[in-house]
Formats: sequence, C-alpha cells, structure tokens
Amino acid sequence: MNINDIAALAGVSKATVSRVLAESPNVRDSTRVRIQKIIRDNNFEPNFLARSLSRRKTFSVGVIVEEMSNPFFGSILSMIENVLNDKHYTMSLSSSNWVKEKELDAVRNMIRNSVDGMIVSPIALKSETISILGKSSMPVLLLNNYTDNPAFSCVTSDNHQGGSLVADHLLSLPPSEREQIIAVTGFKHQTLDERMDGFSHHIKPEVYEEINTYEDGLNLVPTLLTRNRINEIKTCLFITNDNVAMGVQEGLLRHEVNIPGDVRMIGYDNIDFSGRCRVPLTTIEQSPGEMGRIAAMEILDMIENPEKELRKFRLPTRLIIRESSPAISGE
Amino acid sequence: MNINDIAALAGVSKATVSRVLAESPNVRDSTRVRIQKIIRDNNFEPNFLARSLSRRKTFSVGVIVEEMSNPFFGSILSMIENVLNDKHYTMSLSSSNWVKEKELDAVRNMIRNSVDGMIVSPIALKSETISILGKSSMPVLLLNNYTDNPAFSCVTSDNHQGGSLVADHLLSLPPSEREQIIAVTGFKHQTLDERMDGFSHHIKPEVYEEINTYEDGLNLVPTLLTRNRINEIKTCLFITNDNVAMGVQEGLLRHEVNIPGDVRMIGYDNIDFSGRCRVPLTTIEQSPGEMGRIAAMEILDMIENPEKELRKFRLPTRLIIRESSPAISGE
DNA sequence: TTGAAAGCGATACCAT
DNA sequence: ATGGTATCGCTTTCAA
Repeated sequence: MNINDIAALAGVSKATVSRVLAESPNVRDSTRVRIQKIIRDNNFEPNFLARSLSRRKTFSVGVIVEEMSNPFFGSILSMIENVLNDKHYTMSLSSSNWVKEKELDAVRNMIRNSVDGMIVSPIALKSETISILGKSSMPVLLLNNYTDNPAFSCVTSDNHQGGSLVADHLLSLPPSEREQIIAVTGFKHQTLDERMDGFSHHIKPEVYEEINTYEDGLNLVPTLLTRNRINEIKTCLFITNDNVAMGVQEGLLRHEVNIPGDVRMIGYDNIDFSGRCRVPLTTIEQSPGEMGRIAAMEILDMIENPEKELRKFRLPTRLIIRESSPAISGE
Repeated sequence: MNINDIAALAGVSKATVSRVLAESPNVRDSTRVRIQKIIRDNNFEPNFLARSLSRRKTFSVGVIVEEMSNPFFGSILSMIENVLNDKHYTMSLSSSNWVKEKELDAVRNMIRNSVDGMIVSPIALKSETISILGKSSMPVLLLNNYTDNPAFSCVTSDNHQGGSLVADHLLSLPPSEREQIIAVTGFKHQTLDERMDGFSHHIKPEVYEEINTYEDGLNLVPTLLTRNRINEIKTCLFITNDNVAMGVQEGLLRHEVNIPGDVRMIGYDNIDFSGRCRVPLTTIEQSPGEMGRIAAMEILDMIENPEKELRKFRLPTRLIIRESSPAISGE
C-alpha cells in the first residue's frame, strides 16, 4: 500500500494525496476528507524513507554514548529521547563501549543513514571520530566534553567547579580533620581530568589512577590501609565517581574503618544510591536530565537554524553534604 | 557526492560502482581497486535511505521499552544494541514512559520508518499497540510479556517461577520465622501478576498494591507498623521490586526494626545495589543481559528467516540468599 | 565484465 | 484546486 494506491482509490493524482499528507491548505475540503478516510480505512502509513530521500531530511538525530547501561547516561538518554519525540524527531542510538573503532563505525553509520544531526559523547577529543565530525557539515553537539573547536556545540557539566567544591569543603575543615588527603580517579578522560584539576588547585593530594569499577574500589582498600595507613592518619578520600566510592566504602567497612571518624569520603555524581548506602555519601551532584534536555534542544535548534552560532554550555554542580563527610565550621 | 559522481570520476556507470559497494564478484579486479580508491579519496559514504528504499530493507530494528533510565532496561538495551551492531543492524529506540498513546505513536513511527523488525516491551497485552502489531506483517518480538498469540515471539523472565522460589524459601523456614506474610507489589502488569501468582500458590499473603517507587516503599512503613504490627509479629515481607524494597528497608531501619530479626525481606530483580545496601537483600535474580541477547538474536533470525516458526522463551530465575532473609533448615 | 534503464515511494515544481 | 513529471540516490534486471 503506497501513495499511488491511495491516489487510485480516491480517483486523484498522487500529488494531491501528498498534499493531504503534508496538510497543505491547497486541497478542497471535500477531497481532503475523502482521501483522509481512505488513508485511515487502509491503515496507510507513508514511507518515510522515500519522504526523507526526497525532502533531504530524516527527522532523526543520532546519539552516541560510551555506555548505555550506566544510569548517568540512562538519565541523559531518557531526556534526550523525550525532547526529540516531542518535536517529532526520532533517536538513533549507538554506544561505543569505550572502543574507538566502534565509535567511528557508529558515526559513519549515522552519516550513511542521513541523520539530521548528532549528539556524541566522545571517548576522546583527539581522534578520527572528532576529525571526521569536524569536517562534516552536519550539526554536531559534543556531550560531556568541552572543546574550543568552533565546529561543535558542547554541553558539559562544570567538572572543574565540581572538583573545587570538594576542595573548598575539605579546606573548610579544621586541619586535624585532614591530616592526609588522597584522590582516587579513573582512566584518562576529560571529565575526570577536570575534576582532578579543580580539586588540586589548592590541594596536592596523593593520587591513585585507573580505579574504574566498584570492584577496583573494593580492591584498593588494602593498599590504602598498608601503604597510606589510613586507619592511623586522619584521611580524606576524594573519589571521582560514586560507584567506585561505593566499592571503597564497602572495603573500608569490612576492615572496620570508621566513616567519617577515621576516614572521610567524598564521591562524585550523586547517583541514586549514594544517598542510600550504609554511610550516605557526600558527593557532587550533576544534572544529567538537564544535560540531556539542553543537548536535545540545542541540536534541534542547530538543525533548524543552520546559520546560528554554536554555543557551549557548562552546567553548574552542587555539593551534597551527607554523613560520609559532614561539615564542620573550621574554627 | 553520490554514486553518480563516483561513477563519473571513475569513467564507469553507476551500476558498476553499485557492484563495488555491494562487494559483488562480477567486477574486474583492476576496476574494483580503482573505484575503491576514488571512494576512499572522496570520503564517499553511500546513502542508506536510497539503498533501503531500493532494497526494501533498512537493517534497522525498532526497540520500544517502558522506560530507559531504569537499569533493568539499561542492561537489556545495551545487550540488544551490541548484538544488533555486530550483525550490522542499527537500533532505533523509543520509550513509552508508560503512556499508551506514546507507545502507539512509537510503533507507528517505526512502521513508517520501515524498520525490519521490532522488539517491544508493551505496557499491556490488550491494547491497540498489540492489535496493530499483530496485524502487521513485520516480525515482532515481545519483551517481558508472554502471550499465546502466534503472531509474536516472546522473551520473558519466568516470573511465575521467581515468585514460587520466594514462596519455597519462606516455606522452608520454621513457622516461628513466618508468623505473618505480607506481599508488596506495584501497579497492574503481567510481570508483577505472575510473580504474585507464583508466590501465592501455597501462601495467602496480605497484599499491598500500587507501591511503585522507593518513596512509596519508604512511606508504606508506618502503615506496616501500625496496621500490621510488624515489630510485634514476626513478619516476612515479599516485595516484588528491589528498588521499592530499598525504600521499605530504609523505612524499617529508621524505625529501628531489626532485619532479619523482626522482619525478613525478600526483593525481586537483584539490581546492583541490592547486594550493597545496609542489609543486603535476599532477592530473585533475573538475567536482563541474557534477555537482551536472546531477544536480539531471535528478532534477527525472524527477519532473516521469515518462514521460521515463532518461539517463546522463558528464562529461569534464581534465588539469591543474603542477610535480609537467611536460610534456616526448617527442622 | 559492463551499461542502460526501470523501479523503490515519496516531494515539489510547473502547468492548467 | 489538481495533475503531470522530474527528482532524490541507489539497486537490479536485462542486454550486449
């Protein structure tokens, strides 16, 4: 069943049916109604491939994230999808799973599928992906990454500020509460670098890197005990990811380290469970939903106003104080 | 830049270029190599809209779930996407957010976009969505819902078995450990009905319904205390959803109810944090990743073998015993 | 091994 | 207000 069949049934040309489909006013009311009835009766749905090919517009937006089972991205994606759907756009979703070849394939695929624009959370900024996207004439918005490159709009959380909020919090404590400061972070990624950067501005912590998962966090604890003697020296732990922080907390509790008595902990992300774990976590809140909303609105704006100048958004973060590191006014 | 341009540059017809694109063997090696070089040099990517229109095949699968920020669906979606990508298919994703009109719109949209098949986790089985899908000739796989309707393949978790595993666990306890049994469940949905069904087969619990969120769980506790006197009568609580169970647990702990001393708790889902909360939760494990994997494999199989008969998968569940309701051999 | 030409299912311009 | 037709970019027969 296609537009020709409908035209034949209605005894008109397919041009007229097309006009009805496009809700053009240039159709006599009586014919419009007649055609609409035939369309409904036959459950006819226009073929968007053909329409897109002809219109050179797909009403679809490609979205690429590093991983989609991560609740942080889940919130972002959910919001992106809602906004796109409201505006009658479709979301085409891929995840790179942190491998650059997959990311590049995903980009190529979206180009081949003629998406109207892309929202990409790139693994890294120096990459073939970014260079291809930069050359393409397609509207591209970078999520979770900031670049000066004028080819891209950006929506990120202000990670630098987040890190410095943590530093401020620690510096507000009496020195006896922070005899030793240790930072735990994951693999090289702009977001984490910025968090560490903001944090290290006034503080020079010892740093553990490449601690990426809950299990990594759990396994780090023996090292912290023997190498850093955290049960003897009053320690503050800044962990740049709540999920990892959960692992560390579990490890500490298993070794009967008192939180926050012996060790203070500050995480990052404010995932649902950071407020619900054994010792609720002081952490930095981001706004994934808001990031998704702005990203989606912005890419649609870029698609519909190609000449508009690109914008860079940096969303503010907020320190959430909980039991794992309560506030103490520092005399 | 399109296939004609490439053809012109290579001094051949577009038919030949098309053959090269399709990796047809019927092209002289020398011309193939020459054309490939030109394609690469010009960063030419074939237009899949045109290809799909001509081939009547999009290599895309539509996926509709109730909500995507839910980690259960996150795991499913992530696996579906991986499998699809491996086979060079694309995932087009929508969420209904539990509203039927959105679900129906999503289905219509996917039909218009000529997806090769659909995986849908429907809000309900009696609905216009299902009736439209049933009539369509497109391969459709129902996720998280079982139906005898031969038009659909199904991939579900064996919720009935899950519920009865919980019942078996409780019945294995000495009667003094279960003076009172209460079930807490959410809104009407096949998965929850089946869990309750399997559970209630040998047990007739008092049931609280429409308890859907963490907060709902938290707020239920006062009622449990006053109405069911759970701090006086040794109570077993079956909560058909771990997230809600977390809320109930938090509420109980705030009221200084001892778990499992005064009240035993059993949840359902085995989400990441059910093993990490204050009193680790005895629960039923599903395999969302496995569900996603099977669903994706099956829909691809259906797409590529349209005549094959449809299958219904019911994945087994497993009882995970943790502190919130430890095992006791019931004398 | 290659090319010419007829689709695929819409849109949109130009007539009438 | 309506119809005829070229067009979007590619695939696929049929001939040569």
